Amino acid sequence: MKVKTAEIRATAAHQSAVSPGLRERRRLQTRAEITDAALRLFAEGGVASTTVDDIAATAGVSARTFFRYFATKEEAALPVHQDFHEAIAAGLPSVDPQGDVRDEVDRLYALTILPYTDNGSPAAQRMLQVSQLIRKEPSLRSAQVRQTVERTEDLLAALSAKFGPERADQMELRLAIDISGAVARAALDTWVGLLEAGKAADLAEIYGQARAFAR
Amino acid sequence: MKVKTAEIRATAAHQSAVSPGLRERRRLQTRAEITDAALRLFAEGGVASTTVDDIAATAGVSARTFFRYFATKEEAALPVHQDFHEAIAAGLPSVDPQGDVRDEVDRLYALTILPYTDNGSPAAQRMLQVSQLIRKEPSLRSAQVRQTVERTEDLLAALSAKFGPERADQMELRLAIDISGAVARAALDTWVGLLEAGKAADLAEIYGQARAFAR
DNA sequence: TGCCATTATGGCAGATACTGCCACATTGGC
DNA sequence: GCCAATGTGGCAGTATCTGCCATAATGGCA
Repeated sequence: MKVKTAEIRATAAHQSAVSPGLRERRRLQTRAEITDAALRLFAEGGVASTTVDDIAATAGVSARTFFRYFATKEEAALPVHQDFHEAIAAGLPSVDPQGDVRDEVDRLYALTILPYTDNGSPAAQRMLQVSQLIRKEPSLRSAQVRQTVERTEDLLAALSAKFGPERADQMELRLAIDISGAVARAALDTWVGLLEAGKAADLAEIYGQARAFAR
Repeated sequence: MKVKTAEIRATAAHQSAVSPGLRERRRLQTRAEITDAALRLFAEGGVASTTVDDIAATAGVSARTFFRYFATKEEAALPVHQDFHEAIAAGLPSVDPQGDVRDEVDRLYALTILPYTDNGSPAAQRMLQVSQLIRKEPSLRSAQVRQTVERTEDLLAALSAKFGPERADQMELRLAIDISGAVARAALDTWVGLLEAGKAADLAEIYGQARAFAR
């Protein structure tokens, strides 16, 4: 079994450009409430001993509804990373089809990370909170990587189309994506580690170091 | 829940250097039979519609016994990759603590891949078979990456100790490991893709290209 | 304003995944 | 040939995840 994603995507796709609408807004709110509940419970008692029923009850919905929003309990904690991947997709038009594959992918990721480098912003705060959890919970790290793997396929297809059939060496493209992803993850992880140790840490600077090292 | 690995590792650890012994041999054989069954059933009907009960029955063991060998049904198909990680660990002594971090990790992986570059060898055959499955089955790809993530922690610790506290920049070490892993995966994937398309393909050459690109 | 198609939710049944515990059999050293 | 260690099966129980149906809320349209 485990078809999952099919059921989930189906809903929010239609009226994206249109005004949010009450329904969509409530949906987003419910989703956010589930995530809040999941993050809180995970932080309190750990992922393993938190059940989907717990999360659903805390968020005020049924377990059945929970699974209409997230395929697994781990995913419920990771919408920030999902947002990140969506931001990457949104940045696709800025990719130069004539440019160097590796450079363009690298630039795409660097641009997308920008909003998270402002330590005070809500996005950065959320990312920090989730990344802290991920550091302590191997199951969350796995879930995050799993999500990344799935999104990579889409991104690969999109970029492949963008660069055109003859320029699109599948291996190089996949490698460029994987490396940029690894760089982002390593920088994030290091950033969180330093902050947890009470040291000052600038994500932009750390990310720059990671990028340089991967060259 | 999901402690898993604890129960599994516990057994085979003791008399590793000693003569195999009947028990150990039978254990390995049972393990191999489960893997054979899993690979066959996955290839025939896909991962999703194959249950653990199916695999266990085909292998001639109970479901309870299956879980004493593998934590999930996906893992049952991936012992080749587990072997690969063990080979990496076995190659650790050849790492030069004075050398460049990135170069040493790169060399370690390159050395470990060597046995798989002989298209005719059993190891290469097995790797090919499994990699074909992984290409078609996202769940297996996820499981493989998940395995990699878990092993990365051990490898990181070992290499960190090797290079010493002051030279061991955690971020650079993690990045070097992730990149080498990504290179290996991309090369393998490309290799299988070419072979499936009926074209001749030399893993050693492809791997060389991937390594060069990642530089 | 009121009607209706769409959509969100809950509940329930059921399949599957996974673990703890106990009983039994086999092995291999002494 | 005895005994401790080890491997296996079965069973109960919990947790995950999906399909299906009933019901309620929404929002466009007459």
